[in-house]
Amino acid sequence: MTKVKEQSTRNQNKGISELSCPITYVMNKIGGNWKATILYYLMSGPKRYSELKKLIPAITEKMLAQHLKQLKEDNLVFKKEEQLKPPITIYSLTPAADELRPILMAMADWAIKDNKRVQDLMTEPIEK
Amino acid sequence: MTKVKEQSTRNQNKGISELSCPITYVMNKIGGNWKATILYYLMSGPKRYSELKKLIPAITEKMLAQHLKQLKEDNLVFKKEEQLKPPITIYSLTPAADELRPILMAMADWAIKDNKRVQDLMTEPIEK
DNA sequence: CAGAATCCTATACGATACTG
DNA sequence: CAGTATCGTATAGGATTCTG
Repeated sequence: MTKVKEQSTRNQNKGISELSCPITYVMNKIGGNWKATILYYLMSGPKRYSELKKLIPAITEKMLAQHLKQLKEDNLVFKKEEQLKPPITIYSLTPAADELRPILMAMADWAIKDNKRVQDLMTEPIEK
Repeated sequence: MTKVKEQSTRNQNKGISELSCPITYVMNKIGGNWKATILYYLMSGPKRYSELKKLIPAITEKMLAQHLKQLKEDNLVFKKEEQLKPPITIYSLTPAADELRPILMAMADWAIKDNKRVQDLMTEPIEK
């Protein structure tokens, strides 16, 4: 659960840019390799920890737990725990995250389109 | 201009997720602290290298140059060089990046809204 | 099941100096 | 002006083990 040196130049820059640039603000919240992905999968409905793990096989336990915690702190996911044996934990989107829904959808659409565009470029006939 | 070890688990995971998850695909293209920001500033029109540097004071030369290069390789920016003394370089958005415009705008809007929401939470009266 | 703790590596990023 | 090169540090992320 690595700690962060708040005084590092890197973090200072993050802070400064976040104040002056809304895009940076968003990136600080859903950037990284996993946070947006987690939210994306939660968009189809609340999920258990283990379900998320199954949906995103490439993620490690550490990253999943860590990012879920951060998303919770940023008011983007709710966490509901049933203290059973074995325990059950359900994660779901907050209203704030729900407003990201059209954005993430649009990003997904763009990805499909862009990927097709790249494929087309790569399979272009060599000869004129 | 640090090289990347293509075989690292981290990179493998990036690749795997990119294939199965459109969001990861987008994040690999505009993620990180600076790429989306650069695109955002280019949305208001073509800019010179030095103009971008001025618009994003917190970015270092290295990051700006490096990310511009990657954005170019990803077909998100055009680079037009005038071989003068001193040289002039103009960066502008490609059609692919232009399709990201509504998405980045929506992200910016969300940022403003979310930031306000967070501020409100923090200034909530302590007493019931 | 849902995670926390520990340890480790790769990479992202910053600072600075240099160049056509 | 528009970069590149080199070096150093901090963080992101992975592997593994442990626990209520």
